[in-house]
Amino acid sequence: MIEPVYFHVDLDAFYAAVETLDHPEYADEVLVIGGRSPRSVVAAASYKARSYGIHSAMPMGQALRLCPHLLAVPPRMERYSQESRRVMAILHRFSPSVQQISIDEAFLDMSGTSRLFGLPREAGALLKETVKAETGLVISVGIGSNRLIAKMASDYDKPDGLCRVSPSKHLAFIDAVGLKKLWGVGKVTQRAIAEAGIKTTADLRSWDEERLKRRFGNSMGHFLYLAVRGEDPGIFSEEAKSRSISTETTFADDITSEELLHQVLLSMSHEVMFRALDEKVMARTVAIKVRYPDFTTYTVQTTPTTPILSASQVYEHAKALLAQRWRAGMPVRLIGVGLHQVYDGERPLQEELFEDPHEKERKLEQVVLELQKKGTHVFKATNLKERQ
DNA sequence: TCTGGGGTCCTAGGACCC
DNA sequence: TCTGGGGTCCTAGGACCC
Repeated sequence: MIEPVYFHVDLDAFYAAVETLDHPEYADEVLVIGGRSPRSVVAAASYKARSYGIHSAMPMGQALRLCPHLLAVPPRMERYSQESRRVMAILHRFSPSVQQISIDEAFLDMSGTSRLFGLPREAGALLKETVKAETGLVISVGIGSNRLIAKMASDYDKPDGLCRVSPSKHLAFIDAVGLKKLWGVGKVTQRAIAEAGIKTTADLRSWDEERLKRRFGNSMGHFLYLAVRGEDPGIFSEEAKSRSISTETTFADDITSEELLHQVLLSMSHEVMFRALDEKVMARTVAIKVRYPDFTTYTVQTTPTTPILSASQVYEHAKALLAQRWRAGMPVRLIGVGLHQVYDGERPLQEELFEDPHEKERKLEQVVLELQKKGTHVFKATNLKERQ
């Protein structure tokens, strides 16, 4: 029987690394990726920035207080995707089974590859060298007999890490990682665990599964039971399911005008619908998100009986949903539009008896999309992001 | 410290059906 | 008429991750 071997590959400070690749002069700067507006946050922090205590998701204002001379560069997602694809292509040369889980992370099933690449640790070193030589980017590699261990191993030794955890060391490794850094256990669960009198991973392990389920719920209880034993609860192994496509914007200044809100919804409806067309998928549910200045946030959704075929249809639903949660004069901090229950295919699940008028719009939008892809200038719904 | 944007998964209640 | 149980779908909110 072949022993299972998984790699988790993580690009170190990825956005910052790509920016430094393109701008070598940034190497000496305290570089963060993110906007400079008072409401923006750090999307990614270089290691130099991290030494000041700056981390991603931190408000930019706070980051600037920690390091007044930091360099904030707006993100260029297109560029990062490009580099990401190059790295992923390299990973595919090392394993027939590559599972990309974000722009800068992937799992490789390396089981039974020792004749090609050597022992896991040697293969990991070779992979690191190859990526570095061909792209200039540095990766951390975690190696384990399941995805959970591999994932936590790459995090354990970072940056430029190479960490293998052998099956006999699972428990010791989990104990070394500790409760605070257990994957899938965030602030809220952290607190709940502390309130249960559990202080260490060893404490947690002393609870049987039933007790964990009663205390933390079925799903979380099951998760904790396996994770603390170094067993993979299976959260990384699912294949594509029902998906969603969404976009949202926090305004630099709160918006009160209905006309402006509608224009933004229109623009966003086009954006999500075009992404759906581009990916050749369709959605059954339209949702909007509204956040008020006090940060209270509402989501409203609708699943119409007729299929959602065009951006103008998304917009009509979005407008109606907004009316459920917004009254004239209320200032809005953030607004968003999402498509949910997304499924593959370019035609509705049930064929309509008669041609849907929206079918025509959809075809028109498809043509517009093609033109845009070719770089032709066409009308695009007003983009009001960050502006009033 | 006044808190982005894009996702996935889980929970809980209600509607509706058998 | 004071009342079961299971299954599925929808909605809203929230935890968590990068």
